[in-house]
Amino acid sequence: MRLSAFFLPTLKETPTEAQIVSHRLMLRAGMIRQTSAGIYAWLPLGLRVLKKIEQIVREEQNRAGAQELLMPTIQSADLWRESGRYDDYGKEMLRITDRHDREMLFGPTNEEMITDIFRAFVRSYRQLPLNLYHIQWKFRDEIRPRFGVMRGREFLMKDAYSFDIDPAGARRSYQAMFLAYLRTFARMGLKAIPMRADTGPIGGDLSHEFIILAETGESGVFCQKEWLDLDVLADAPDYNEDLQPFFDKATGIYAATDEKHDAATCPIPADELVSARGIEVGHIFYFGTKYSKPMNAVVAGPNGDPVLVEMGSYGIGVSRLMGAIIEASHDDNGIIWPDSVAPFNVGLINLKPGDADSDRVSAELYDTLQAAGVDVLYDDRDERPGVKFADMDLIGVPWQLVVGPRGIKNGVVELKRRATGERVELPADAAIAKLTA
RNA sequence: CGGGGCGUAGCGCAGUCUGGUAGCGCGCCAGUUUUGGGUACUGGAGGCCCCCGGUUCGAAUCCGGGCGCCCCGACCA
Repeated sequence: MRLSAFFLPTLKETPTEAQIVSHRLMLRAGMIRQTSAGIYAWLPLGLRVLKKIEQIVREEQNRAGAQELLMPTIQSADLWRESGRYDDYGKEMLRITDRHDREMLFGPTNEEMITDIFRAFVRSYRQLPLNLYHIQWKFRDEIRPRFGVMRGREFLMKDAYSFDIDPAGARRSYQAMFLAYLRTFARMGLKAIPMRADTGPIGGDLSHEFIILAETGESGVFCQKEWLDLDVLADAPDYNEDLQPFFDKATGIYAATDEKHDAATCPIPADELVSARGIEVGHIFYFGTKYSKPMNAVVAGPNGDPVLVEMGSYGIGVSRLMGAIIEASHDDNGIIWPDSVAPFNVGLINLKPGDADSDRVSAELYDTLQAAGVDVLYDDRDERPGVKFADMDLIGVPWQLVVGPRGIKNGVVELKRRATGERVELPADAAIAKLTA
């Protein structure tokens, strides 16, 4: 992509409404535009990152055996009356009436709808286990939306729903998602700590929140110091192995949100405990027959008798993750994207457009890298070098490749790593080799 | 939902108290200059001063009502 043609409305000044760094940087980097309280339009740069995050989530869900489908954003109130949640959910649910005065709602979650789909088609325990997920926009009419996409009213969520014939199977499904979540967040360069959590309105008896430690986090959390530099995935099992030992080990290291934590009964001595703030990026639940029972989701068991299915649900805040990643990875100059979610792999800076050599070398690098499958943002604008460096730092592209007359004269270009600031001068061929390795 | 605050050019703001030509910085456009970390100069474009009503010769400014947004607290991916 040539920057001269890319819609990238960066801001020099920070809009006053943005209080936390991820919100400020997303606005300044031209990634989002607020359209109402807690509702955002995703501009091209922001959408690129959102898609990258979404794709990692998708790959790890698929790897864990879940299958993607897509349910609508608008649901019928009748389904929610079946589960009893239409009245329970309260004002957070956006209720809508259509032209025939039918009661509809913009879905805040999809347990009812997926259960309805399940019961319509699944008849036998032999079709289980089953895990279905989608990545879809949700709406929760938050009392006070804030922090940009971290607490929006409309947000993109991956929600998965597992169906099993018995509690043992359901626990295995839960453990598979538990592992998938750890893998997912690790791929984004995040350390997410699973913490015992309240089940809230979703209900159930087993639940973990996955929390990124960050000063601006909304949740108070406590965890054993061991978590801080632990690579929990170091000996992670395959999905076809018994997941119980891994699960036991990971959940054996103490971590709890302040709702669950009680200093009086905490088994960990105070000097081994870390008190911190965190951002919740995922939440998983095992809730048994909470929905299958009122909605009569049954299958034939091995002996032919109907059995209520055991269910769990598993959510990842996809749009929130973008804010969380920025909170975890930025500096005074802007965002530092992990390679896995970066909107572009390489920012190519032509220091002197109009200079024949600079234009030629830049164009060659651009074409070669693109042909090798590297996503390049080519800054060919007629701007001062300082503007280009500042913009490229701001939007956080992992590698900057700098081409200018001075370097060309010496047969070199400059390669800069955004994360470390480390710069090396090297021949163009060597730069290409390094970036396509 | 309680408390606080804001709405004036794309962004950041001044002007409102004390009514009288709508301003500043950045950005944008044109030109000149400059060229290795947000350059300088000259010229220019851009405004339902949130909306409706009232007071007044005259309202961004005063009064009434509404809408929107932000911040702080109790709830949530």
